[in-house]
Amino acid sequence: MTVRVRFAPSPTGYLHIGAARSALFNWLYAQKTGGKFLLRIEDTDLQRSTEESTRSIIDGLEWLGLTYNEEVVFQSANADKHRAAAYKLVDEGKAYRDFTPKAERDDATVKQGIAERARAQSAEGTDHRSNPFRDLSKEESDKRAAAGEAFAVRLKIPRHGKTHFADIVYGPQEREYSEIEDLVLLRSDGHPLYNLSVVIDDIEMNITHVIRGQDHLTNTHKQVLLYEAIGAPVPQFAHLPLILAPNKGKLSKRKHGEVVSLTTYRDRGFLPAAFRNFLALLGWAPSNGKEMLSVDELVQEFSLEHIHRSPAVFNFQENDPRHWTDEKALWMNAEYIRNLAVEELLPMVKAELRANKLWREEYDDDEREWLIKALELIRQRFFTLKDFSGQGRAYFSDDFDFEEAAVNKNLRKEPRLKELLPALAERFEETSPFTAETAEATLRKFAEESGVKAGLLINGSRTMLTGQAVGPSMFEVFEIIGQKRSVERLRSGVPWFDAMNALGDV
RNA sequence: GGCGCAUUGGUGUAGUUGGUUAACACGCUGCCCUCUCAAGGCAGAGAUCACGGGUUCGAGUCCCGUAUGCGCUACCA
Repeated sequence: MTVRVRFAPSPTGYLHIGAARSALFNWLYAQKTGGKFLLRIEDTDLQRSTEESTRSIIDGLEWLGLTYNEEVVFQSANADKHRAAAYKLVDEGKAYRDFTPKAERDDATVKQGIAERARAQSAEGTDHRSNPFRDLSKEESDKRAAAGEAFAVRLKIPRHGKTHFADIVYGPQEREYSEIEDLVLLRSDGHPLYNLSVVIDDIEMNITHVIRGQDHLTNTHKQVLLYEAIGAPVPQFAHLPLILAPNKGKLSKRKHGEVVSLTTYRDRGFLPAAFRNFLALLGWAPSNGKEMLSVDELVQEFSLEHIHRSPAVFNFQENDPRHWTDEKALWMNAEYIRNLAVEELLPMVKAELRANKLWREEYDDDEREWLIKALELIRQRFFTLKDFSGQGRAYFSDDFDFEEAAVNKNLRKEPRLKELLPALAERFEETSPFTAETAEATLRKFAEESGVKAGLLINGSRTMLTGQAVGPSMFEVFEIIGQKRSVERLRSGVPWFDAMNALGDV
């Protein structure tokens, strides 16, 4: 039997990185086993589901390269089937109509309400399955329904016994029936509820393996009971450890903001391959211990058995722009930027430069060779794609900013540079050919003649040419920026004025 | 409240049948390289394997208990 897995998010917000990890694991398993990976949007909660959210999920999967093999299934479209299944269970006596009027619940205090109700019940010694309508005769039930009385449909959980299933990750699981309430399948307004919908859809889609977050582990027993009531084969389950915030609490949008959204990583310059690699290592590790893994290696090494059970902490520091997300994720992205074949990096850099109006059509033909050399040079110390348009701006445009600290450190500290650098420009103008080697020779000779250290001119030049205090080997930079632009920038007075003004020192 | 799951350095993980000084990666510190910053190389700090019992010649690995965290317990998903 071929493996069929699904990713089934509810479109009630952007794509959460925990959900993205679930999608990844499902996808990896499908690739590994030669099975199918399907996408089902669980939009039964019409109040909270949005089209924008569905868009974000689809975009996110596409960005990560997790292509699904069949048409997207929208759960809301199957509501009739869900209802039919519930009514069938009523007919068969496996479910019953509950005519108890619906109790209004306040979303904000449900958890508390649940605990209170449980406490009260245990104090009174009442079984939470003691529903007065559970054993209503069929005739009576039919009569009241026919009379138009509203009812919810609940699954009848047997009085004695327990459910079992073997979770691939968490091992054998069992739960006493007495721990499970007769769950509502259909609301009194006829709206099918989560547990019913998932099971019916999974049956319909012939899902063989349900791979999802650990938060569903306990509820799985209810679903197993439903499969059994319906008489459908129970799929295999593999629950994934949760991803927690640094304080070991739940990772949520409300508390942690955009750091938990997958699209944030796309928008802040992550390479899909890097983020995918990082995500794969949350709750799973290949047996050989290797961490930098291509998609092919990921697929080859992946196994549900190696997923572990303890939750993973996603480490980031709020309010610290330098550590806005997990440092290892950042490091991994830098590794990819450094080591990817330039041809693969190029399209992503192109998009980034384009978005910042730094792209020139010549980069696609005449200047392609130059561009590749420039990228090779600057990518060595970049962390995200954003750096190509940020720190790297001076390589692509004459309109770049000077960092005040750099100007202070490399220019302003030594007033003679104001004359020395334009003089160096004179020498560069006469240097032919103009390469890293000849630029170095020229600069060193000039330094000697002027009686200053080469480092002074080098660092000064770096700031004049790039606006920064740090960067690649300066002679390489001269060659990449080119003779004409190097000379112009060395002669420019812009940074001097800016720094003076900024310091109020005029 | 009940039930369930988890617990190896700051973080991610290895340690799958109990057996030398608990391994790797990120991060951190120092040194080398050097025109700066990275990268790279070298060295180093950091874990009495949550705690307490037990089984055993021997336990991170098995058993029991405790604590903590998380999840579920809804006519939410």
